[in-house]
This record gives sequence, C-alpha cells and structure tokens, in this order.
Amino acid sequence: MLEEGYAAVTSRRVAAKANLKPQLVHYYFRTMDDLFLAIHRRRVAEGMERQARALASDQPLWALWDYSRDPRGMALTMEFIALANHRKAIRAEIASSAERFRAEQLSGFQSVLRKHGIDPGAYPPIVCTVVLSSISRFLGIEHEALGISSGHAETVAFVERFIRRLEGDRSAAPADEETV
Amino acid sequence: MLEEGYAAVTSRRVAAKANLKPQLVHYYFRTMDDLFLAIHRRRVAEGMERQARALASDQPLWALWDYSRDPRGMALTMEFIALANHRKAIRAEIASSAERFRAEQLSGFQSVLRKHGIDPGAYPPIVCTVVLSSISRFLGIEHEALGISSGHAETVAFVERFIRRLEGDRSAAPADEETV
DNA sequence: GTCTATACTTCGATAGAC
DNA sequence: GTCTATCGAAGTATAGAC
Repeated sequence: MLEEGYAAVTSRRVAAKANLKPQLVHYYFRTMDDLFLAIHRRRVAEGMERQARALASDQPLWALWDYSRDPRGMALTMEFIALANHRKAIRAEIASSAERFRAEQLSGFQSVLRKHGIDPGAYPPIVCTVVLSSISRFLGIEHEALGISSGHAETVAFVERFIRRLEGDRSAAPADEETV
Repeated sequence: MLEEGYAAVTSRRVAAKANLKPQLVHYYFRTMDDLFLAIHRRRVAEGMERQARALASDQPLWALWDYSRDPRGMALTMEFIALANHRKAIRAEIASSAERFRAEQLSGFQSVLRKHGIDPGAYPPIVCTVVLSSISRFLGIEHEALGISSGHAETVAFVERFIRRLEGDRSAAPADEETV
C-alpha cells in the first residue's frame, strides 16, 4: 500500500505476502473493502491512543506537533484518504474517524491554550487545531509524494517558534506516529 | 478522473468517451503515462496563467486565496499528486511544476508584504506562501475527499481577518481555478 | 489516422471438495 | 480453515490491413 498505492493491494498479492492462497483473503474479509476497513480500524485505534498520550504529556504542543509530522504513518494516511475519495463504502468510516481525531485534538488544545492564558477570541483552539493539521499534512504530502521541500524548513521553524514561546524548548526527542 | 480516480482512466474508457477505439489512445499517446502528462501540462499552463493574473490584480491576497480555495480544480490536483506518488515517471514533472507555482507565489508575496510594510523577519514571505497553500489544500482535501468540515469556517474566517487587515474588504467575487 | 484482431496480464469473487 | 478449479471482466499494448 505504501509503495504502490492501495490499488496495488490485491487479494492475490496479500495472500502471497502471507504465503497463503488468494481465496483465503476472501474467506476472512469477503471483499477487499472489508480488508481495508479492518486495517483502517486498527490504525485508528492505535492512532487515537497515541494522540491521547501526546496530549497528556507535559509538553502537549511539542508532542502533538512531532506526532502529526511523523512521516511513518503519513503516506499510509494519504492512501486511506485517496481510498475514501473513490470508495463510497469506506468514505463514511474514514471521515468519522478523522472527526474523532479532530475533536480529541480540539479539547486538548482548549485546555493547553487556556493554561497559557491565550485569548480564545484572538486564537480560537479550533483554528489552531486545523492550522496545525494543515501544515503538518501539507508538508508531509509534498515531501512524501512529490519529494519537494522548498520553504518547509522555514515553515517548521515558524511553527516551532510559537510552540517554544508557550512550552519552552523541546525536552524529549520526537516520538511516534500520526493522525488519520 | 474526478469521479473514480486516475486508476479509472483507462484507454478503453477514454476512447469510449470520444467515441473512438481504445487503440487510438495508444496511437496518440502511446502509454497512459504520456496521456496523463499531456493533461497535466495543459493544466499547469492554465494554472500558472491564472495564478499570475491573481497576483497581478489589485487585491493579490484575496485573489490568491480565492484561487487557491477554488474546489473545481482541487480534486483533480489531488489525483495528480496521488498519481505522482505511485508513478515515478510522472512524479518528477509534477514536482517541478509544483515548485514553479511555489516560486511564482513567493515572489508575489514578497512584493505584497513589502508594500504593506510587513516585517519579513516576523512573517517571512515563504512561510506565508506555504501556510496559505497548506490551509487551502487541507480544507479542500477534507471537504472533497472526506466530506467533513468541522472547524473549516472558523479557520477561513481567521485567515480572511488577516487578509482584510492588509487589503480591506474583498472587492470582487471569488474567481477561478487553482494550483497544482 | 483508423480499423480489426489479438497476445498477454491481472483482477475480484465464488463453488465445492476435503 | 484451506485447498483446487474456475468464471468473467478489465486492463495495456502491439501488429498489420486499409
């Protein structure tokens, strides 16, 4: 899925990877959509848990930022978005999980910004959430899918200046996975 | 390509749309990649011209913002990015066109911000370019591909508050197409 | 340029034996 | 559960006549 896209994930190739027969894929998942949904659900469960951990850490903004930018899951996430774009059966589930990530992130931002005394009129937490997601996702797409990065370093530095103003320097090394 | 993704663009279906035989597609473009490249080149030419017009208008930030957010070309652009992600032969060309859009937008931002007396140390033009692209693209993806829009209105309002501060109210209705 | 014909590959999904 | 066997559909691309 990472290397050749979701369209390359076929029952035959999945089976080959597991040293099984293609029919067994249909036995376990019936359709390929069911297989994709199963993968997605597992990813969502892990991702929600990771995001919760990030938001509960002592530097939630740093943790969330690092987590959102982690390239490991970025490409896979893009594949699922592309999948949602063309498979109506899958779209609803992916959309709802994205909303849950957003909601959890929002409540995290609300308490963090309140703690730092940020005026929610000037910097609404929901806007912070969306903008942070936008930037991390966009840079990820450009880097992973197109291999370009002009302006990326400057943008990262710009964002991190804001985070540093609130949480000081990053105390731990960047950590784990990403959103959906 | 819009409705079912680039994978659904096959020589047979292209030919059917044109009431021709599939083999003629191969006669004109030889491979499907050549066909995609031809489409892409035409889009880039139009897009560059539109972006230049936006940047040359009397409200370049409004024009660029409206242009970047135009949903008409957004989905198609996403398809080409997905295409680039999986077809090495096409990736280089799409990446280079994206860089050209970025460069042109940057020089536009530089003169606009200078004109308004914005400190380039506090708000580097390259960062403005990347952030604006990030937000418009991200909202477009969420809306087009996933059908979700929580936080979108607030984010749009936030961005437009900045633009209004520099260029005043939008004088014309939103206009045309988008980036790549 | 446009056609017919065709070689070759890969896919999703099911039926039915064991 | 796992196998063999198989249907039917769709795809890319080329050769060669007209």
